[in-house]
Order: sequence, then structure tokens, then C-alpha cells
Amino acid sequence: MVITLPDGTEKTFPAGITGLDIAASIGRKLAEAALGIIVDGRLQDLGTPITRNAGVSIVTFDSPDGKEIFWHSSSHLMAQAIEELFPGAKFGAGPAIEQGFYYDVAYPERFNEDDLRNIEAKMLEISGRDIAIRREEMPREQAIGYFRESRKDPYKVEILEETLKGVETVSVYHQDGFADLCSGPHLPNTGKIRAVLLTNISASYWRGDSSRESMQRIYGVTFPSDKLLKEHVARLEEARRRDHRKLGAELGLFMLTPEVGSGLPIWLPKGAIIRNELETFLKGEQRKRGYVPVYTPHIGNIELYKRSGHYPYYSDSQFPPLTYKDETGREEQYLLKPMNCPHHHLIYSSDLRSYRDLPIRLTEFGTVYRHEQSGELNGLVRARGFTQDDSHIYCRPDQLVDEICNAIDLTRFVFNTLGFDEVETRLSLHDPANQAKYGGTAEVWEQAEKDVKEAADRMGIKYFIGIGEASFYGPKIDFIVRDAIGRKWQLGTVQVDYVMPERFDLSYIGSDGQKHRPVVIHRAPFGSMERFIGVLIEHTAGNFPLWLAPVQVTVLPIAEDVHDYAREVYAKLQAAGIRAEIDLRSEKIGKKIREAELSKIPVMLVIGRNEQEAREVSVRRHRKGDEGRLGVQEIVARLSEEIAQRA
RNA sequence: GCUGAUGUAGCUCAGUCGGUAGAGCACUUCCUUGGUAAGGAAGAGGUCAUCGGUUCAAGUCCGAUCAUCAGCUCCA
Repeated sequence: MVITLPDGTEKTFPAGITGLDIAASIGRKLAEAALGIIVDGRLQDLGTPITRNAGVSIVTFDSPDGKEIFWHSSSHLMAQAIEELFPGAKFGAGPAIEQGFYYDVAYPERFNEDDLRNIEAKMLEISGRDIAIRREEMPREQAIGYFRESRKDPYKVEILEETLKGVETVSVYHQDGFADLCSGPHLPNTGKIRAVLLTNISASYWRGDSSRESMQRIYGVTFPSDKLLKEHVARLEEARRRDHRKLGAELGLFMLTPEVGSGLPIWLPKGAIIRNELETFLKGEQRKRGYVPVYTPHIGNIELYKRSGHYPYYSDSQFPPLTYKDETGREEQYLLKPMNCPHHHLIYSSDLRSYRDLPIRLTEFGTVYRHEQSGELNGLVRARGFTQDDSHIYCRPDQLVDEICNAIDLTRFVFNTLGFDEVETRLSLHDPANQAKYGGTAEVWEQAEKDVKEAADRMGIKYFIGIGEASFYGPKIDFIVRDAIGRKWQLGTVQVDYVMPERFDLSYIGSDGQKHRPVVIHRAPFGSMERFIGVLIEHTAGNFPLWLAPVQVTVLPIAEDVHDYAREVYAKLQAAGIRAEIDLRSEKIGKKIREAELSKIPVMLVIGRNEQEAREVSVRRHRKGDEGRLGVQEIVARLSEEIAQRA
């Protein structure tokens, strides 16, 4: 029997050999690190006998597959520990996730922190017993009996009876007295799991259904060594350090207060500078690309949203309507606007449009209000009042793909400028199985999705498909970045819409003199200014590039006798339009520098007697240190240039 | 919205068994005039989230509300 390894080398083995044997034949270390094996593209247990010629690769913790196996087995290990410590606990679902695993547990008592520590200790103890993990296949009917009678776990029985209805044979993994219904694969033994951290407990509904019983979901992460766990903990601490809510307060960027309302961020002067710079940047870029600015009110007649179809779709996540009654008893209802599109559509149809006028690109930083569920609110990244860098492009069908490409190009330009280089792109398509969720006809959707794909392919972007992620009026291209804690956030978006033009009866006069229907593109490179800046804060850890820094330069005189010269330098910076501060306190230079470093000011200009005599400044860059002396004109010119370049 | 946790000075946090509130940093004033990440001294700062209850007495115990955090569910 011939086994082909990933590097192309071929080895001959007797039939029935296992992955572990193959790993051992390559090296002792690999045998130790091996967690599973991929045989002809299929991930399986290390102990599964291989009976014919195959291409194999050994899976270790370094690969995503390896982590998946490791953490999935860890969830079983945790379940076993819980079962030993808390007899009677029943188990729901326990998968591996991106950063570890969880298990949903039904148990009458609430678990607390101490319980977690005890479970951790028990897991390590079980790991120390180095129990073999054994796979057993059995007919589904037999498994139902097993889980009902022996394991007494109603949740597994439910999975067997419903989710796995059509399946003949299922697999059960055993380790000591513990057994779990699971397709696998799993680790060969529990001993591989050497470091355990249970991170938190939360509630979850059985099968994600809020009408079903609530279970306790215990999250954890495990590693093959303590060293890896320590690194993981260090990453978590770094994430906490970068949390935009913490940095936003420390750096005086924004605030949230119940006196205004939850989820309603207030921009403080320093945060407003960042937002204003970003807006100025995008406005300038859009001007170059043929967008025209408009302004629209913050509320709109409710009829507008009924017409657009937003109201019925999203009435539960809107602030309740404002009702106005005049003396005659006539009633009008207004909605705090949850999106800008309807206003823009009315601007479009306020005039007769010729095919020669298209595309028309209306743009506005439009503030919208959505009553997000209280549990969803999260600093700037999930707020109830936020501002979209919203534009609507009205174009002819023959211009559509070009216009989508332009919007993608702008979005990419924005992300590159801001230093987001790891952006995932999702083509968000509709779910054909759930057509009722969407507006428009099947043909229109087919066309729209074809156009979106064509544009994405032409722009050469790498994307993945998200079925059911489309909005109700059309497919989208979504740009997704991760925050410091690894959570994903959708920022920019480009959306195609054939539905709104119908609803608002938008038209243009074609070359044939007849009325035609334009197509609308909704696009927002930043998405929401609040969310974008929230993610930007975490991305930069508050160390903003010079052009965005709320305070760009601080002038630090060493002693009082150079205050006059320091003021002169400060005045020159201000005159050049550089955001500068001056620290005239009677503190030592070390303290002034420390405070400037902590407030993450990019440039410090230290001035003492030597600098005064030479008409120079000592330049110190944040996190870099002393960079030597420069003439005043020189430093002003260099900083101005760096700001202009948005470097 | 649901489940759980949390809420004490501007910030980070102590506060024991229920007996009228504490530290460090920041802030203010004074002294100090210094060379690349914390000079010294003094002072000021609190409706212990809010409302109600138990008690002779509540930061502490109980309940409700609000907010925040974690997760679930949702996301134009």
C-alpha cells in the first residue's frame, strides 16, 4: 500500500496502518504533535486504519483543522469533567469555535467562577489520566436507545430523532464512562490537552430557539502547552487594552451617558477632530469622483418608509413614530429616520432626468436612528444614533457594473489609506428558500446578483459568498474587518437595488424618448462613522496617524527661560494649520514627555537653551524616541507634508 | 428583548460581622527651573447608580428600575 505525503514523497506501508504509525515513521516529534489526519482530502481520526493507497497529511495544532479537532475534543473533555463533578448535568451542543469551544449544559444550579476553576482542575486531572478516545459506529436506532437509557440525555435523543432523521449510522465517541454523539474526528487521547482556561458562562437557548429552555453555555479554550495558553492570555490582555470604549474615554474622544440615552454617542472635541478629518478626506475623494452633496432632515413622514418598505420590515428596530395632531384633529406621524434612501430618492425624482444626466451620485453624511436591542449596544460599534457616509447612485442598467466597480474602488482606496489591509469581502446574496423575506421578483434578483458578481470579479477582489445576507431590496458586497478581540464588523458596503426605483417610480428619459427605470446603488465606504472610528481606534490602539491625531504636536519647554521661544514655535505650528499644544507647567521634562506619550501625541518638540540659541527644536516621535534637532521652518514643512500625504 | 455578572471620588480600586467613607493616580495652590516616560509639600474632591423596603442603624441585607459588561437572538 502506497501513501503519498504532502511533499510528494511516497512510502509503502502494510494495509491497515493508522495515521499515528505514519506520523511515527516520519519522526517522533510529529507523532507527538499529530492530532488527526487528512486522507484523500477527508479529515479523520488518527487511529482510523488506512486500507488503500492514499494521499495523506498529518494534522497538528498549527493548522485550523488541528485546532478544530483539539477544541472539539476539549469540549468533550469539559463535558466529562462537568459530568464527574455535577452528576445529572445534561449536554446540548458542544462545538469548537474560532477561539476555543463551548458546551451548552442543562443543570439546575447556576455555575459560577469557582465552579469554572474546579472544572478546569478536573479537566487537567482527566487529561493526566491520558484516556484513549474511542470511536464507535452504531445504527441511529441503537444510538437513540443508548442515549435514552444509558446516557439519559434528552438533548442527544432529540438531535438523533430530528436533526439526524435521515441518517443510517451515527458515531459515538467514548472516553472512560463519558460518551458523546459526535461525527468527529477527535484526538487519539485526552492527554494532548495540557492547558485549560474556561473563560465565561452565558445563557443560550437550546437550538437557538427563544421558546425553548435556556441552557448554560460554558466557553473555554485549551492548548497543547502552557506556553501557548500564556500567549493567548497575553493577546486577550492586549485586546482589552485596545478596547475602543476604554481608549475613547482615556483619550477624550467620545462619551456615552444615560442622561442622553443609551446607544447615543457624543463626540468630544478630540473625537470630533478625527471624525471631521475622515469626513473631509472622503468628501474630497468623492468630489473627484463626481458625487454631489445633499442634506436631508433627521425625520420624515412615516408614509415615506411605508412606501419604501422599510417600515414593515424593520418596525421593531425603529424608535416609535412621533405623532403630531393639529387643531382640526388631523394627525401626522413622523419617523426619526432609520435610513437616508427615501429622502434621496425624492431628490432624484424632484426633476425630470435624461439618460444623459446619469449617473447621478447623491451623497450625504446622514445621521440615522435605529432602536437596536439593548443587549446589542456596544460603544461606538453598535449604537442607536449614528452617521452613515451614505450615497445613492442612480444609473442606467448599462452603467451599473461600472458604477459598482467605482464604488468598490473608492471603498478599497479608503481602507488602504486607513491601513486596513486585512479586509474580508462578502458577496451577500439572497436565500432562494426564503423568497418572502425579499422585495422584487426572482428575475430582478438574478440580474442583480449576476451584476454584483461580475463587478467583484472584474475588480479582482477575493470574496466569499454569504447566502441569506442580502438586504431585502438587493444583494450587497460587504467589507468586513476584525476588531482587537477578533470580533468581525461590517464596515463598508455596496448594494444593488432594483426594488426602490419601482417603489418610488423613479425614471429617466432614454434616447428613445421613453421613460426608463434607473438602478440604484447604495454605498457607504465607512459604513457608519461611529463604527468605523470605533474599529479604527482598536486597529491603531489609539496611535493615530499624524493627519488624524487630535493633537498632532506638543511643544515641551524644559525651563521657564525658554518659554518665549517655545511660544514662538507653537505660534508657527498653529499658523501652519498644525494642531499643536504647549506645556508651560513647571514640571520636569521627563514628566511632560511621559504625559505626552501616554496621550499618544505623535510629535513632541523639546525645547531647551541649546535649541533656543540655534533656533531649532529637538524632535521626539511617539513610541520612537528622540530623533535629533531640526530648524523650526524645517520641522513645520516636514510635518505639513506628512499631514498632506495622509501617511 | 433574554440569561448572568457588575455599579463606591475624574480614573483604577479597597471598604471585615450592618455601626455615618479610604488609597494611588489625576485635579488646585505653593515650593522647585529641570535635558527625553512620574521632583516635593499642602489642599480640595462622595446623595456609595436611582427609587423603595427590612432594621435602633444600610455602601453593606431584600425588591424594583436604570446603566454597563459577557453571551444568546437580531441587524436596512
